[in-house]
Amino acid sequence: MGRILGNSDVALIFYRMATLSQFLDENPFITRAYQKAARNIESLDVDIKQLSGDGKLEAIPGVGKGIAKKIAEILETGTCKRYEEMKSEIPGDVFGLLDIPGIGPKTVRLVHEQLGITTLDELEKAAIERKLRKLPRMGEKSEEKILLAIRRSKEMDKRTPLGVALPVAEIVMKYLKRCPYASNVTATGSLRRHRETVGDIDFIATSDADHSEAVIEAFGSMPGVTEVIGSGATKASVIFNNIQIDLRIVDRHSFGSLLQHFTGSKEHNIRLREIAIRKGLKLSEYGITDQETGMLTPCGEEEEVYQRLGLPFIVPELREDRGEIEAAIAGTLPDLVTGNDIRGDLHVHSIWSDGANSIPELAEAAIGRGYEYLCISDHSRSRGIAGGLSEERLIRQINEIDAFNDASESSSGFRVLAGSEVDIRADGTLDYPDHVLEMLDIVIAAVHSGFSQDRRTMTSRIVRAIEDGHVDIFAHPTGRLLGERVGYEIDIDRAIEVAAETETALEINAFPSRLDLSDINARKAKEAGVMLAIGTDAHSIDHLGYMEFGVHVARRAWLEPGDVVNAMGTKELLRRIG
DNA sequence: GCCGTTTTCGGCCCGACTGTTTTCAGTCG
Repeated sequence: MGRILGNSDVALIFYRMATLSQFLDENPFITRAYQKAARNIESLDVDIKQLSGDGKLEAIPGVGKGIAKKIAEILETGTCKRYEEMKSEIPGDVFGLLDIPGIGPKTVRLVHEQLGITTLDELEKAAIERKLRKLPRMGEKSEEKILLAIRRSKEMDKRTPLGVALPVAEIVMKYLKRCPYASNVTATGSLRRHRETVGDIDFIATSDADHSEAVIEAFGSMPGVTEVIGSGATKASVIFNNIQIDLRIVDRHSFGSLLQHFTGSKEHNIRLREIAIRKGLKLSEYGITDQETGMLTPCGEEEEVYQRLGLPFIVPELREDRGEIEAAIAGTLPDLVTGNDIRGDLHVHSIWSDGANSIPELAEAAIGRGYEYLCISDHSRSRGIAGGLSEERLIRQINEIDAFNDASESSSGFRVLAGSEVDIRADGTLDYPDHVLEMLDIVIAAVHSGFSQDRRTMTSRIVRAIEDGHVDIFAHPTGRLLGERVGYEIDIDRAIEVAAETETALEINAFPSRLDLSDINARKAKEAGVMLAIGTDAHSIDHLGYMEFGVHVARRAWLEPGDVVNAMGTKELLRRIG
């Protein structure tokens, strides 16, 4: 590894050791111990390097003497002896094979031992040649299933961006709601938690026992379904629009339990079940069972699940086992920002550059959304391709905005703010001279060129721009596009540090293909004392609705209204960053 | 391998579906 080890690098080694221990047929609880340790290391809110020495590592839940020793070894050498031993026992790309849904560690181990298979291509070839069906506990169907799984994974993208999945979910939702025997149709899973990407879309519904199969049947024959992966009495999985959709049916008395169960995350639920066990209870998707009496009490409402475990309700966005359980126990859950707290949009393009609507049209739409302000932030002069504004045109635009505000001020408190999305040039200088920047209400700085710069160059370029003193908001800080590009090389921790020092806000760009900063980075920013600005990067009136995506990222980042720049009123906003 | 207001030993989250099986292993969520 050519760079400094972070928590996720250490966690990855334990995840892989967990996988390898399954191949080696170790006690399954050893596997689980590695997984648990990996999860907890991953969600640690301090750098694990700071915990090395005098027993502090063992304070991490799931980390005892053995794992603590391995962590120390990994931090020292980049790996540990046991991991290397395990790897040497199974050669080839076993991790690649395991990425195929439907193929698990036991199957990979079997084909490796019996047929010497170590790669996906070899496995596909063996299946085509009908060699797999001869293996123990395998047959014709298993072989077909494996072939299908390999083909499907080659066709399908790994995870679907939320912005793509939501409209698909809407279509399925409408269809299911028309089924006569289905009630309480609800999307759950990572979609309900508003993760930035989803692996599949999970629906639940209630139905009486006599008709659940009719609902399952209707689901499988929904128009647009290209494949039925599985179908039983109470659950089914299909492929629709190239996305896997799952449906699960229960009796309405268990609806709350089912909703809680399928909303996840898996890690969150494991923690809840551990709490249940300590209280002599057993938690499942059907309800809560008293272990002593064996009596099952179903939860009709989701809130009841938390209530009976002695916890306050935890909203779906927080259910990632990133400290929300501890906060719930301590009574310190955040009072999260909501869409109602948002007083304006801070990143909007008009027809002056590459947007589709005029400033009055955008203003009207913003007023319609109940906003108090809207910051017009067209591209700066270097963005020729996106209609970037020359100094002269920017000044004319500022004048138009002033005139618009003067004309409308008497009728409403609404105000258009004069901003600009100013390019940070390759050398870290800004795209307009100081006297022009000083005319603007809000300066948003962003990188749109020179993406291939190395980490050091890019980071110092950005630090120079932020330290310039004119920048109010640093937009889409990592430059990623979900499912398209990972973003430029940047030391985001350093950028957060400098933003904190200079009181510069970092953006949560709400455009669905960006969501940048991500939830994790936005939370880091908050913890460093940095404020976040949620901007839609709208290029048309319709895009103003993307604010919802940004708010959900903010909620996943544990942000409260006080952490969000555009939860402030106009005066406070301009005093603080204008 | 971890962990303890039942325990330093004997537990470790829970259940559905599938396929290959005459009672269960593997996988998934």
